[in-house]
Amino acid sequence: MSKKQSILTAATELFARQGFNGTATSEIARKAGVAQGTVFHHFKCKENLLISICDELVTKYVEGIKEAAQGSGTGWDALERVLWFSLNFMAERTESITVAFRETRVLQHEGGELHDHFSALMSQIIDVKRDCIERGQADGSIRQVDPYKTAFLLYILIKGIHHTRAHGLLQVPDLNTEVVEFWRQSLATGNPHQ
Amino acid sequence: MSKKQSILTAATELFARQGFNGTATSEIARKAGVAQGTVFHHFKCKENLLISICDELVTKYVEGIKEAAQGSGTGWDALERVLWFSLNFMAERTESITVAFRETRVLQHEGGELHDHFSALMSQIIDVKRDCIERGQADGSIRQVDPYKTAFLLYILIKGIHHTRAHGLLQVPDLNTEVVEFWRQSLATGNPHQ
DNA sequence: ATGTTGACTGACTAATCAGTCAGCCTGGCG
DNA sequence: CGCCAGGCTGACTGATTAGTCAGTCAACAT
Repeated sequence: MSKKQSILTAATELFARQGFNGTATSEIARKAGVAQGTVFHHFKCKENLLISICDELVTKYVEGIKEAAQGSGTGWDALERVLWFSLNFMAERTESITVAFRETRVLQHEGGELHDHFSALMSQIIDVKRDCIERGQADGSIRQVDPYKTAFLLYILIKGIHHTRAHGLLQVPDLNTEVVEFWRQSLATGNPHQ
Repeated sequence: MSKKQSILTAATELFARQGFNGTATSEIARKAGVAQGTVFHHFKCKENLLISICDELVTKYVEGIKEAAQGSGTGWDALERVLWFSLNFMAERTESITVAFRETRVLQHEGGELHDHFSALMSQIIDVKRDCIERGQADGSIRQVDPYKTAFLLYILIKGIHHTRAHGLLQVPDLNTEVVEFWRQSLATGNPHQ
């Protein structure tokens, strides 16, 4: 693993546990096994380290759900694949997700450019889910609900699970199958046109 | 408003916008219109300020849903009241909720005692919702779902809405009626025993 | 009058932080 | 071999921080 990568890994873990402002760059360096200066050799400033973590995460997630949505079958089938991908992604990338969701305010004040970049990426998440719903409504596999608001609720429920787990004050049971079944009951017709 | 209260108000607003570690006590004092020392006169340390904010919030919320759950009618009626109370509470107390959800890690390392205190309060939230569901299953107004996991999903969806709003990268539409309707469709039978 | 209390003040301090910089080390090239 | 580029180092700095403390002041009691 390159030094740059071990800095990213150490930073992700520390930011997740202690927060961005609660983590000293010297601590990141120590954990990564490099000198203080090396951190600033690879990242112009501490903030850029955070941006790197968030960017990599969101980009990978958007790619993943796009791929899951593109496969064959009905709109509901596609949506179910997106759901499962999201649930698995959440389990694998807990730390980065915690960081990306918690530290957004750092990404806000950056003259708007950075905010627009991430805003556009996040909108794609909603768009992919809405497309699945509209496709499902066209092929008869999904009920006539508001596609936009439902896409939001899909995103929100996944996000809520992550936050409740990450919060640490409640022991959250496994809910993956329940979540998919909840959405199947709310959305799927069971009778697509052939 | 007492100086103590104006310190709490200022701290809540600043913690919500900049995070706990991103806010200096001198900044809180300035915003509250008091001297630096006054902050430490009323709160032994910065952390206690955070604990005060969280404690007041969670206690009020637990009281609120308990009251909402106690009223007359079917289990579903009670659950619907709890849902609406939660949605309104979330709208009114956005800042404190943002702080309480984001800064928990600060409450963790406190020798476990503090963790246990908040953990117990949070468990009550799940318990109240589960009681409504079980009451609804007894009177026939709610379907035979897993009460415990469903109570979690109820909590999680509400939490998810807050976080998505607070995240600031997506413009979230109003979803209150949609949320209640989704749960009605998933849970309510429409045919309670009389 | 004198004493006591406690909210309140703001200058102060020891510690910590992000970021800098002068220079070290290593591998490739002529 | 000498030379160079650039990844890498860690001591250093100026700024900021949480928390302290000696003391002011107004209210009230004796």
